[in-house]
Parts: sequence; structure tokens; C-alpha cells
Amino acid sequence: MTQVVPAPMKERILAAADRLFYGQGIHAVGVDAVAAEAAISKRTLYNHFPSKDELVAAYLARRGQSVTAPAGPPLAQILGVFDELARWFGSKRFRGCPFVNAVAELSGDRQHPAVPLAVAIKERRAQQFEAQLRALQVPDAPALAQQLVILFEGAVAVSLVRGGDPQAAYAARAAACSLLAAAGVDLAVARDLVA
Amino acid sequence: MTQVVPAPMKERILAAADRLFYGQGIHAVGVDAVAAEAAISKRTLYNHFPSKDELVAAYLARRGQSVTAPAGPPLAQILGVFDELARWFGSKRFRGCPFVNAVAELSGDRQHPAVPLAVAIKERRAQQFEAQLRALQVPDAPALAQQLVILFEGAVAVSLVRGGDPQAAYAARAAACSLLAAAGVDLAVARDLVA
DNA sequence: ATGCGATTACACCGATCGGTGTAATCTGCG
DNA sequence: CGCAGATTACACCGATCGGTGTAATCGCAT
Repeated sequence: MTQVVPAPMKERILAAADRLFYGQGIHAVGVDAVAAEAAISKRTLYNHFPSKDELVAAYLARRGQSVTAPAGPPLAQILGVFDELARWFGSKRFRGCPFVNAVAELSGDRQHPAVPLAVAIKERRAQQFEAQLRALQVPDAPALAQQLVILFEGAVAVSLVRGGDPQAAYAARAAACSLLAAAGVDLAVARDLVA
Repeated sequence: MTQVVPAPMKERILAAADRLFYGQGIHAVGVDAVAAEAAISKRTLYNHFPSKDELVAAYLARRGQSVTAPAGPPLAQILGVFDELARWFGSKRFRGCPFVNAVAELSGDRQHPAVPLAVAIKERRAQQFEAQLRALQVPDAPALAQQLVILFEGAVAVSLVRGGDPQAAYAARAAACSLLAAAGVDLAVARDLVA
């Protein structure tokens, strides 16, 4: 209603901020650099975001939108997360998890608006896993979900220090299969359970 | 020989740098803050370290010295790592893995001296796990060692975003037990194998 | 054509950044 | 004592930080 075309300006700024903040770190990138990357005057940037802190929060919120579970039956969704991981690691711009990196970089500043946001986004993955495990009728789904999250984050961290090694994703996927099997999930059959 | 008492000055500076760099992040802390934390003039700091980059590298190298395996038979060493993790998370100053954080924060600057150093330190843990698994006669020790490293790093990352939750360590330890059992390690008996 | 909102360039602000120069002071040792 | 090396305080450097003020300009719909 208010705007038929959704104001590409904000999106352009956020895309530039994403490239720089994710690629070089939040403290390492100044607002002038973001404006230059967006081919935008600094004044325009501040017409859309009241401060760098809010821009950082918006950058993370935008990233959080792409945190979704892949399609398919529950088991395929779980393992698909690790398959996506391998593709992510292989991509050129991989530099770890933007949310974990943000928490690590900003948790010193108590009350930075981006920190609780990143924490909330990370919580979503655990709940996804938990729901999928419940669909697989796994007993104690919360505990196994947390272990899957640990495998997920561990693969990201290991691949980061290894310079983007996709093998960390394969190892995490294999470990996930072991844990699922130990929890009674039939890896060969469960693929056909009701979604 | 050259110095009987090991020049407490450098150590004092490094201890201050450790508190600030680890607690607030590398880019978030200036050299003036480090000098103030050490109750030292900035000039003295630069008499001991040629640049901030080298100070950061020395901070990580000092941290790396405390990366050692706990004592005991191989299985106890492996599980002991996760027990230490729980204690670490519970401590007040926990803010994630200093090496992973450094790589995340500095990998933008190619050729920062601290990055390869942090990577090398992280490599040591994988080799420790691998040696311990070989002592337990685990087939394909490298693969399982990498999975244990993934559990380790994952627990650290999850606890970081959860504000220092020790439960991540328990979950990782339980997952490690599952993977070890699946690899044929007898958790009840192996405790008495030859070290 | 006119008017309006968005965007622009550009100068400027105080603060902090990493790093240096310098001269005075402190400390321990012969 | 006197000397030397370490440490001090302090001023200073150019650059960048996050953020603002301002006046000109642009695109666009009426």
C-alpha cells in the first residue's frame, strides 16, 4: 500500500553492510566503508538507520531471515541441514557463523541491540531440530536436538579455522547419523515417515 | 641463564592484554586501554612489543600454552577435556574460544600474524584426540578425532551464545560417549587400558 | 512548470585509533 | 656515589572513528 516497490535503498545498504560486516568483522568496518560499498552518501545511510549499532542489528536480522529448514520429511530435513553446511563452507565468502561471530565480537558491550537478536536467531535452529526429532518419535528430543546444534556449530567453527573446509560438514553429518541411530532412529526407513 | 627472574614486565602486559582482548574482543580494545589495564605507560608497552598485531599474536601464543590434555588413561583424557569444558563455561570470564574468536575477527586482514598461530594451536587438539583414540585401538582414529573436535568447538560456541551455559559441555560429553561406543570403545572397561 | 522528498557532496565535530619523540625520573648495581 | 637501563609522563602525529549540519541537486508526480 504505502510503497509498491519495496524501497530498494534500505536493501542496498543492508546488502553492502552484509558483505563488509560478515567478511571483515563488525568493529573492523566503519560506516564510511559501508556507505562506499553501497555507492551511497553517508548522509543517506543515516537517513535510513539511526546508528551503526542499529545497522548491525538490521544486518543480523536480515541474515536471520534465511535461517530456515530445508524441505522434506523430518529426517531429510535434519540431514539436509548438514548438506547445506557443506555447500556453505565451500563457497568463497564463508567466514563462520555471522551470529556467533557477532556475539563474540559484541558481547563485551552489554546492551548492544544485536546481541539478544543473534541469540534469539540461534535458538530457532534448536527448536527446528527438536520438532523434527519429535516427528521421528525420538525419546528425549530436546537433549538430542542440543547435540545436533552442537555438531552444527562445531562444524562451522572447525571449518572457519580450516579456511572453509567442507569436510567438517561431512564429519558432523556422519556424527549426527551415529547419534540418531543410537537414539533408535532407523536411518534407512525413517525417510518415509509422515511429514 | 640470561634472566633468572623471567622479567615480569612482559608477563604483566600479556596478562592485561589477555583480560581485555579476550573479554572485549581485539578490535574493541586499544593499546591505550591495555597499557592502562597493566598500569603501564604506553611507551613501555611499545618497548616490549613492536606493534599491536604482535601483541595480539603474543596474547594468543600465551593462551596456547595452556592447551594441554588432562592426565590419566586415554579414555579419561578424552572425557576429561569435556569435563574441563563444563568448568570453563561456568567461570565468569568465559567468552568463547579465544582462537576461534581471533580467526573470526582477524581473518579479514590477510597476513595478520595471529591468524596462522591460532590455526596451529587449534590443530593440536585434533592431534591429541587422534593419539588418544589410537591408544584405544579405535579404527579410523582421524575421523573420530575430527568429530570430537567438532563436539568440542560446538559446545564452546553454543555455550557462548547461551551466556556460559555449562549444559552444553554435558551434552557434548554425552554425544562423545555415544560416538565412542559406536566406534567399539567399551566405556566401562577401557578406563583401565594401558596409557 | 512547480513543488516535494530523497539523495548528494562536503565540511565539520570531538574522540579515539596505532604509534612516536623526548626529557625527566626511577631503580639497582658496581 | 655515579652510572646505565628501564620506566615514566606527556605532548604530538596523521588517520579514522561514529555522527551531524547544510545547502545544492536530483527524480518524479501533480
